[in-house]
Amino acid sequence: MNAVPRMTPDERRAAIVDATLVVMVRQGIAATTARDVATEMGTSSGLIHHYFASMDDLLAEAFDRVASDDLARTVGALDASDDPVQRLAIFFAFYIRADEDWGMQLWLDAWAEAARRPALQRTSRRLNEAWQALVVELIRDGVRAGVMTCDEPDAVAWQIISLLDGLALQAVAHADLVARDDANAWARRYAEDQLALEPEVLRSKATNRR
Amino acid sequence: MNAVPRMTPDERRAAIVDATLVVMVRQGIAATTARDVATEMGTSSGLIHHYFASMDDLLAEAFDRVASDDLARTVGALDASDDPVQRLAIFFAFYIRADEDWGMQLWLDAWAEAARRPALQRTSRRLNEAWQALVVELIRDGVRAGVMTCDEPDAVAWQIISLLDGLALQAVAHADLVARDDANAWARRYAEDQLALEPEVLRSKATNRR
DNA sequence: GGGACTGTTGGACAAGTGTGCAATAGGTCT
DNA sequence: AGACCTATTGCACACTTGTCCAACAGTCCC
Repeated sequence: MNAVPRMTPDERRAAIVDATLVVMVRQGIAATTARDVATEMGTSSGLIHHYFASMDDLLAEAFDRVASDDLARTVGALDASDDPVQRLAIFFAFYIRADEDWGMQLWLDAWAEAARRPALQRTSRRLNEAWQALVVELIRDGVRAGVMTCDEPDAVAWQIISLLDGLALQAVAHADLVARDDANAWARRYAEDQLALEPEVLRSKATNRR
Repeated sequence: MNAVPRMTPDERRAAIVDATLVVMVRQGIAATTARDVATEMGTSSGLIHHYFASMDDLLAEAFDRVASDDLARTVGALDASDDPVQRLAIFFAFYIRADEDWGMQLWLDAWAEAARRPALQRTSRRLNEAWQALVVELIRDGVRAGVMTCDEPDAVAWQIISLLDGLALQAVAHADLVARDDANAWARRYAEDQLALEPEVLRSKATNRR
């Protein structure tokens, strides 16, 4: 009845994932339904299942997209510098973003849902590993350049990521029980300690533009 | 029809909370329904709402109970020693427990659900604060006794808690992406660093009995 | 004993869920 | 032009959810 634009399969798949993201951010991963996604997109709900075998798959793919984009954006920003220390500073500037509470909330949802949704677990696991691998790489570069000291890049990377996640978690789930600025400062200081950097160098090198 | 034991209101409330915990551990907080709780308890579902105004209240109270018990058990175990350093070691031995994956999974659920369930958010916030306050107290005792050094007990306590949570999160949500033993060792080493303790003292003082 | 209180039942209710499918309509190819 | 493909619709299906409520039954008091 209504004139609804017909899309190519690729476009439609992307449109569905886009709409799913909007709903996921608004209602949370667990409360995202096929009908909500269809309404958001302005189409019928049957269309969703024409492209995705199950809700699990759709949710995993949508989360994959948003988290992968985040990672890619961070990696892209790192290109702005060749100095290993500054690159690490850029990483910190991108990890906890005050304007992206919903990003951390999605991660909370994903971690909790992982136990019950296999597809989502694989995705969040893979992306967490990728973030940690990125930090490992940053550390190795610094060590190779002689501006950082670290015997166990792998372990230290997990500690940096986990400290950031643990602190951000309190800021998001409990509405600033921990202040975002404190969380950032503490995590940076921890990295400076562990990598034998000068105090505050990660703060001063953060350009913090956006 | 069946002979179902009639309980006093207090007993019944406790029985409902007990059954809710069993279901919550098995299915997750978000997927816990009134009917499941009733079936678990062997009664009708109407009974649940005779005692709890809403599912939100019930879930919050059940989570409150399990998390409060955990905290109380840890506080109880701390009584075993007067030595501040050993008391801190006992704290670490109780925080990440290999045999209690479900405990951390409940915390994951709670943090994620907090955004959508006000009662649950209040509870998890209060308990997170209590855990942090416990660590603050342990640090203050150690500083007062002259066996620890710390300028900002409040900040360091949040960092210890968050590092533990962030690492445990990976171990639970992603099936040992981070090994539990590593998580424990790293968090202990971090505390030893921050509090100017001797390396490995927190490990050697952990009696680890149960 | 009889009455009153209330813990408990079992199902009604409307709203919501994921999934599947025949029918329709827009676009492309020959 | 007609034939064909398939993106899209709109709804049916069976099931689950939280909430509510009239009726039933165990227990205690008078």
